[in-house]
Parts: sequence; structure tokens; C-alpha cells
Amino acid sequence: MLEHSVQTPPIAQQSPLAVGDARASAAGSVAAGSSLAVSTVIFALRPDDESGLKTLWLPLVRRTRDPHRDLWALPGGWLPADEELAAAAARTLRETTELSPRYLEQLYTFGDIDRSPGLRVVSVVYWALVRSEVAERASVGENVRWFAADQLPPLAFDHNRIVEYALWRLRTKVEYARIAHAFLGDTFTLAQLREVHEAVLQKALDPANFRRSMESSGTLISTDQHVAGARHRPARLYRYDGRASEHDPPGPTL
Amino acid sequence: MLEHSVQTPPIAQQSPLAVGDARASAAGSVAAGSSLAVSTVIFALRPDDESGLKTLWLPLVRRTRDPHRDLWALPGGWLPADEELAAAAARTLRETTELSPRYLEQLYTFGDIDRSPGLRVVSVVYWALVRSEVAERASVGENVRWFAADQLPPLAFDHNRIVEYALWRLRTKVEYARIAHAFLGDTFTLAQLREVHEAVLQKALDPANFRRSMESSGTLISTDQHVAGARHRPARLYRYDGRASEHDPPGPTL
DNA sequence: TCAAAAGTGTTTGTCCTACACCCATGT
DNA sequence: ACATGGGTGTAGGACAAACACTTTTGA
Repeated sequence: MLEHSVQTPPIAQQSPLAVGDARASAAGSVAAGSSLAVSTVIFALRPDDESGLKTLWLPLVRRTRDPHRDLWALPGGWLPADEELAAAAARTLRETTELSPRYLEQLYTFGDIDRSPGLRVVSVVYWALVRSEVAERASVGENVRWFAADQLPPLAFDHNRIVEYALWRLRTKVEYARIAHAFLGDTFTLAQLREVHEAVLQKALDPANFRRSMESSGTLISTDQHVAGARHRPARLYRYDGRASEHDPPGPTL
Repeated sequence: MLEHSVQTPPIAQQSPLAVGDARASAAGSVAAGSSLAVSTVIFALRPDDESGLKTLWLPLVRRTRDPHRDLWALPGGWLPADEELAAAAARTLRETTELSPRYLEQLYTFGDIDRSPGLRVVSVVYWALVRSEVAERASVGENVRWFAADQLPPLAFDHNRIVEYALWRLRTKVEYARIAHAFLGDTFTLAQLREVHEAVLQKALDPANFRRSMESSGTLISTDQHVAGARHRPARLYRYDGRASEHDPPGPTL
């Protein structure tokens, strides 16, 4: 960590996570002096404090040094030379939330010259989905806090814009790709899956049509189990079919 | 910032543009030792030598040094600290083809640890569309050559994989976004536009349905001009409506 | 007047939406 | 019994594919 005191801080925060390999001596960069960071937009579903309806939340970390000291920022840090991009994203996610990503995909690379005062920083940004229940009891310290995704305060750097783009990506992708299950446990009812879609898309869905849509997608495996206890007909439990493609094929994406 | 003045000067790329992913002698970077490059997959439409049908072509540059000396690679180079990502992509495109991109979009960032022997290189890759006619008389030197996109030789680094992904992206995006006009001049007939779609998608399209599809997209402006000279009814010329969104909204994308 | 492509009309099938309705359970 | 959500059936509209047909030109 000491080495860092000599240079401009990473795009996000350092504290526990940040740098993995701080051997950055006084060396110069091979390229032309741009620093490479990896940040992650982490989505979870949590009931709103008042309405009780589930909404999107994400964890942010407080910056402890300039620039943008005390502002909230996306979790992230410099890219260690010996770590894959997605691995770095998963690691900062874990270090921030003590969770593992159920879905992780590269979002975009932000590299505007003036996005970070002073030093040119290029950030490869990932977005991730984590399980709701687990996220509720996730660590929340002085420097880590969960925020409602559509009620964010002004963030450090261009992070507001990044979150907005990630939100758009999540919402459009939920409509055609089978990723909603990442918010849920291994088994779930169609009503739970529908609740996820409704929360993400912010609109009500017809249960009957939603069922058919999911059934015809070929990504759900019906189990024999049912959920009893409610004062109505028990709902069947389903499991996600990992073999089915998540629809994006011949490319990266994870 | 002081630390930066001590840095090794940019290596960028030498000669014309040789380097696809370039490399360097010195070591160590500000972050943790990763070098940042920008490469571009440039698509143009050219008639196949034999069939005469239009197909996708792209320009590659020959590497003049190790690793992968003499292999063909995507145009690109190190990212200068004072240049925007998209600007760097447009510049290497211009330096390679003497053309301006009619469409330019970030594709993906490739950063596998072992994608370049020896040095960790992270490449932000863009894809671009350029006009067909112009592309035909584009510069072709000893170290720059155009290849049919689906008949590429083994390329340097992971560039075969990158091109494959860019091809997939182009093909899927042509189906829902209005980008095909980027291959054409300012005005064009529906038959020409359809020819572009057919070349990209590699399948015949019904002229009647294609017409309706385009007309209802709201991105075409009908002119009063017609193309005479052919031995059949003259076709109306259309112009692309720049005001119409290209469908991708709230995010980067250009 | 004929070939060929521009451009229009129409049918057919598919998918999505809306909504009526039955099923199974806890209270 | 009955309220509640699980689950099924079905009619109607939007849209796309397929293809017949008319229009306009050059030769």
C-alpha cells in the first residue's frame, strides 16, 4: 500500500481491496502513460424500505483520498498484471460484498481523457448480479454502503453515467436473455422469477403469459418439488438449465 | 503527476502502422504493469473476385517484429495518453486505409493474460464501417492488405477470435439497428441498401418486405431523385435520417 | 413488345396480449 | 365455503413471410 501514497489513487477505493500488485515503482508505463483500472457495477434486489416492493440496489465504496475524497464510487482498483480482467472484477466484488457473482459480464471501457483529474485512467467496467437474500446480510461498513440504483447521490468520476449505462444494459438484456435467475437461489417458483423481471423492468407482467414465455425458452427445468404453506395452490419449483446458452454466442460475455 | 514525467517515452507504433498489439522493451507501468492498446476491425463491402457478389472485407497490417513477426494483424497501436479511445481507433483506421469511418463503435476489451507472449497487453477494440467504393481504391501497400472477412489466414495474437466476434456483432446489429447505410454514399436506392443487408447477412431478402421494413423504420428520407439508365423502372433515391436514433440509447456506443 | 427490376397488394401463419376460467390449498 | 395465487385455454391484434400482381423503363 505504501507505494500508492506516491501516486494518484485508483479510480475506486483502495482500503482492503484496491491494489493487488503494488510493485509500481517509479517505472514508466510501456504504452504512453495510461493507467488501467477495473470497476464493477453490482446489482442486487432488495425490498424498498417503504413500499416493500423489490428494487435494484448496488454497493458503493467511499473514497478516502483525492480526487473526489469522501464521494461514493464503484468498487474497483488497478488491474494487477497477473490477473484476468473478469477475475479482477470478481475479486473486488467479493472484497466489497463478501459475495460471489452469479452473473458477470463486461460492460464497457471508459477512457475519456478528463474523466479523472490529473491522471489518465482507462477503466474496464463489468456488471454483476448477486443473490438478493444474501445481499441483505452483506457487509455494510463505514466505507461500504448499499444504495437504491435509481436514487444515487452524485458519485466520483463519471460513475453516475456508468451506472446509468449498466442499468440500461441490465433492463434490455433481461428481456431477451435468461439472466434473471442470477438474483435467485438454485430453485425458484415462476412467481419469484416474475417478481425479478417486474422489479428490473419496473412494470407488471401477466403471470399466464410470463409462464408460457419462460416455458418456451427452454432454459427452465421443472422439478417435482412444490412450495407449500401459502394459502393457495402450491407452486412448482424450477431450476435453471445451465446447458442452455444465455444467448450471446460467439463472443466474450463470460 | 510528477511520476509521469519520468516515464519511458511512448513507443506507440513505428513505421506505417505495423503494430497490431505492439510491444516494448521497458517494463512496469503505473498501474501494475499492463499495456494499453487500441485496435480496430474495419469492415468494407467489396465484390468477390470470382462470384462478383459483394462480401465483407477488412484490411490487415503485416507485423514487422516479434512476436508474431510477418503475421497479419488488426490495425492498432498503443494508446497515447492525450488521445481519446475512439479517436485513436479512428486515427489508426485513417492511417491504414486513408479513409474516415462512417460508423465506429467500441466492440470489447480483450485482456487475457497470455494473449500476448511476454508482456501483458490489454486491447480496447473498436469496429468500424467504411464506404465500399472508396475502399476499393484504398491504399494497399506491402504491409497493408485487404482480406475476405470469412477467409482469413491465421492472425497474430487472438485477432482471429476478435474478428469473429466483430463479425457476429455486425451481423446481429444490422438486423435491428440502422447502420447499413454506412457502407453506402449519401443517397442510395433501396436495392443498394438491400444488397448491403444481403451481403452482411449472407442470405436473400424479399424486396417487397425489405422495402416496407425500411420505410416503417423512420430512418429513411425519400428524395425526389431517381436513378435512370437501367433497363427497368428507375429507382427512387433515399437519404439516411441522421436525427433518428441508431437504437442503443443511454450509453456509449459513439 | 419484352425483359427486368421497381413498387403495391393480399394472404397466411406466427407470436404476443388480454382476459376468462379452472385448480389446489390454508384458514 | 371462500379467498388467493397457481396454472390452462382461447380469442383478437400486430407483425412478418411468401408470393401474386402492376408499373415503368431500356433495348
